[in-house]
Amino acid sequence: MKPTDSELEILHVLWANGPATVRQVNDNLGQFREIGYTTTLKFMQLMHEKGLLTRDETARSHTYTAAVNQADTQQTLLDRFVETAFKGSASTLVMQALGNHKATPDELAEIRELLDKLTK
Amino acid sequence: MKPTDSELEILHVLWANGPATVRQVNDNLGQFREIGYTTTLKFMQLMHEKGLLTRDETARSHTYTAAVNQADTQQTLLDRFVETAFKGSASTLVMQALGNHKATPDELAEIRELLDKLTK
DNA sequence: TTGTTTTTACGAAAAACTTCGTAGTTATTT
DNA sequence: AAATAACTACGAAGTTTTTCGTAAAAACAA
Repeated sequence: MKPTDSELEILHVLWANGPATVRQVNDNLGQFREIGYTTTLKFMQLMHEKGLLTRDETARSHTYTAAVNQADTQQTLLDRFVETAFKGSASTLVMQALGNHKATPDELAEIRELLDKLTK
Repeated sequence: MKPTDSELEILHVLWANGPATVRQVNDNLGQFREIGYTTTLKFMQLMHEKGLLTRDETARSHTYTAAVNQADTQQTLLDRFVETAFKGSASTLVMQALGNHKATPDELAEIRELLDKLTK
């Protein structure tokens, strides 16, 4: 279960908005970048074959649903990324992420809370 | 400046050990996985062309050096990754990373320190 | 009912990435 | 000196990922 970048784009749309047709997903993606309808269609068909999406074919325009959980998927990707980009050092990654991506005070507080839990 | 996974493998060797020949890098990689000498050679030649590595050709066996900084490169990769996998939410990534990759108490303390600095 | 739009399925080209074989050259060993 | 080993350069094949065009079927509009 290692979705490619394009597959992730689509998963994000479905995770955020729930089940959708190819048309809906394509319209959504189209807001951010140039992408042909059949390109989106093909991706979603492939993702269906791979088991990344399920689909309801009762209507002529099929409705697709994410078949993989967002948190789990992100965790898998993160594991791989920590390995390839940070040689397994998660704490280095965390510090880089904290250092250069501004988080809101709320988020920082939440992270601190988690940190407390881990430390105790 | 977007090294591929294979290129990253090589950069990690050079970052960790300093300048090296193809033979040295290949021996290093060979410890972890099956990889032909000319495969490593080709990668390093391509990376040289791309400007990822510099090389000293005075000796017959060329010595290659990483031409890109480790922290900068990781930051770039991280930015891209936060975008594609976490839709820009660095704090979600940080929490997932903290949650599932055990960090040592020392590392957690270091992270807390950084957090303090960011919060003040 | 005839033409237009919408949608799926299929195939395949294009691009990016990985991997290695071969040829030629230079060094080393016997 | 001849054989062997080490290296570079080059080309190309194999994979994976991205992107569409076209055809056929179904729905809709005139």
